[in-house]
This record gives sequence, C-alpha cells and structure tokens, in this order.
Amino acid sequence: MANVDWDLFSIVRSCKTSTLTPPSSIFETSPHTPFYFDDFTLSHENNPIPNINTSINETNHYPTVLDFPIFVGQQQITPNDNNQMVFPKPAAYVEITTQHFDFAYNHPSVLHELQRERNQLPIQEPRTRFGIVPNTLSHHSKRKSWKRKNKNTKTLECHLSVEKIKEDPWTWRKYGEKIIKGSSHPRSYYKCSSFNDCPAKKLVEKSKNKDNTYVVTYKGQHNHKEPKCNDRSIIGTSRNNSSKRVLSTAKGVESSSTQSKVLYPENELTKKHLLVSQEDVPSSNVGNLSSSDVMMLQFDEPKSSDAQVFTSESTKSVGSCDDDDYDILIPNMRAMSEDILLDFNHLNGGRLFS
DNA sequence: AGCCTTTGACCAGCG
DNA sequence: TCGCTGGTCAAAGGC
Ligand SMILES: [Zn+2]
Repeated sequence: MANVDWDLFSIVRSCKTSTLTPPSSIFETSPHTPFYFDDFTLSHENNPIPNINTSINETNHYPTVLDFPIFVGQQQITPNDNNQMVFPKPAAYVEITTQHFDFAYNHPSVLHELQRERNQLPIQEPRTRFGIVPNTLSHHSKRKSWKRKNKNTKTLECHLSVEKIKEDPWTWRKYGEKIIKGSSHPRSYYKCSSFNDCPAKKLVEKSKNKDNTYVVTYKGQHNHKEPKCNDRSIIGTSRNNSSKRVLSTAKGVESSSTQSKVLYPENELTKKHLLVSQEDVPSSNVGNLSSSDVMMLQFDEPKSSDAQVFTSESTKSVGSCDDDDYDILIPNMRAMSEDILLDFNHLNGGRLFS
C-alpha cells in the first residue's frame, strides 16, 4: 500500500519541468524546454514485485507499475533466483509517445490528482522516520531514531547534466557531504527546503565517467506541490532569487545549488518521445538529448548486484504495515488507479503492459 | 533576519 | 566485538 505508491503517473509528472498545469495544456510543445532527465533508473529495493492478481484487489491498494509484469518490447522482465529483475536480451525498445502521457494526464483519476495538488491538499500522512522528528526531542534520541539504513528505500536515480540539474523545480538544502569509498567525487546530501517537514531528499554525485554529468538520486516523496516563483515566501530566502550561482564550489567540489533553478512558465511541458532501452546510452547522447526530441530512459545493465534497475530482495507483503515500510517514498510518486494502468495496455498496441 | 553551505562529529548497519 | 562506511546532525559562518 503506502510503500508501493510508485507509479506511472509520478513518472510522467516527474518529467515535466514546471508547476502543475491543466491537463488540457500540459503537452504543448516547446522546443526550448529540455526534458528534465537525461536518463534515470528506478530502484525499488527490498520489496517484492507484487502479484497483480492478488494485490490489486486488496482493499485500499492502488495498483502501481510494480503490480504489473514489466515488459520491454514484447519480452517480459522477470525476477531471477535472487529476486532481481533481469532484462531480456537483446535490447528492445518501447517507444512511449506523447499520446501515452496525454492519456495519462487526461485520465479521470489523474485529473483528480492534479486537482488535489492544485488545492495543495496533503498527499499522505506525515512520515516519522525522515524529517519529521519533533524539535523537542533531545539530540540523543533524535539521532537514534534518524540513523538507520533504509531497506525499503525506493529511489530514482538520474544521470543529469548541469543544465538539467538547474531545471530541478524543487528547492534543496544541503545537509551533508561525504567522500564515498571508491568514488573520486564526494556525494552531497540535500533535503527539500520548499516545505516544512518534506521528506524528499536527493543525493548528488558527479559521474565518474561523464564530465558535466551528475548522478542524482532522489529519495522520498514531496508532501507538497512544486514551488512557484510566488511561492518563494515559503522558502523565504533572497538567495533563491539569485541567478548568479549555478553550481556552488567548495574545495573544488561542485554541488548542485538550489538557487540555480529555472522556472518555466506553465504549459511549457515538452512533447517528447521516450525510448526505453536496455542498451548502453552513448555518453554523447546524454548531453545532447535535451536538444533533441528523444529522451532515453536508461535501464542499467544488471552487471552486478548493485547495478540492478529493479531489486526486490524481501518477501514482505505489499500490504504490510510494518513501520519500516514507511521510511522513504519516491519523489512525485503517487498511487494511481487500476484503470489507468489497464488503459495503458491499449496504448502501443498493448505491448507495453499486457 | 533567515536560509544557506561547510564541516567535523556522531550514529547505525554491516561484514 | 570491532572497525569500516554511509548517512545525518548541528554549530559556525556566509550570503
Ligand atoms: Zn519537498
């Protein structure tokens, strides 16, 4: 339930660049608006891929992408013995056209979701593990409750160019930086600063392989709508109006800055085609896609255990209400009705989700 | 004034 | 049990 609200709607929504817009105008083409992600990887750790036949019928359970078998082209992606998702070979592509997004955004359930967001209604009850610890707690108890590895972490890993990072519509506050063993670049830790108690976080690390590319890992789900220009009062800092800094530099380490964002006018979501690929994306593509009309959704090769796109290591049931399940949610990830996913079947000749 | 980054210390998970 | 490691806290100073 609450731990599986990872869905296509959110993926779709994550790909737009500005505040919510009426669905009827969402897909106006703008050649100036690059797609936000160069490529991204979805990770859903330590949760089983639920059985659609049983889980979607649960009371209060909204089916999500993970409820469905995953297909690339016409080949099904299935868990191996280690419960890790294995991509079929050779690579196959699923072309996702804007029709898919049009359909998704205009689906009644999504319209309802958009309406809910425009009214800034809360998405979900407050989380207790991350970011929502009363200030009255002592330092000691606070630390004790915060520090924990997240076995049910759901993350969205993106490989972003500097330009793309600038387009991040959310505001972030850096709260830490760490040298990661085996990595030549430090990892920066950011929390969402747009809204009090927002549990969303992101990790930014410069890519080993690609210059001007950063590996940005989003964790958690925003519990508020995207900030707009006139929402700055919430953020309340003059720094946010600065356009000087794109990347802050400290000790020769670049880190993304919340001040670097570019706020696009509403209705300026791009009309794109998506290619879902198993193949390696040439590094040259990563920086160029923003100017093209194609975006690659790269699924990493399952070369090693930690390179899995999808992992599911536990056999915990979907409906589990274990407190551990509430640690982290995906940014912009939202539950979606069964209908919309079923309707996706009819798109692309039923090849995407059959 | 208030939010930001920096940075060393702290903490928990894990092998 | 212990050391390593990644993640987080929070004080201090900057903008
Ligand atoms: Zn947020």
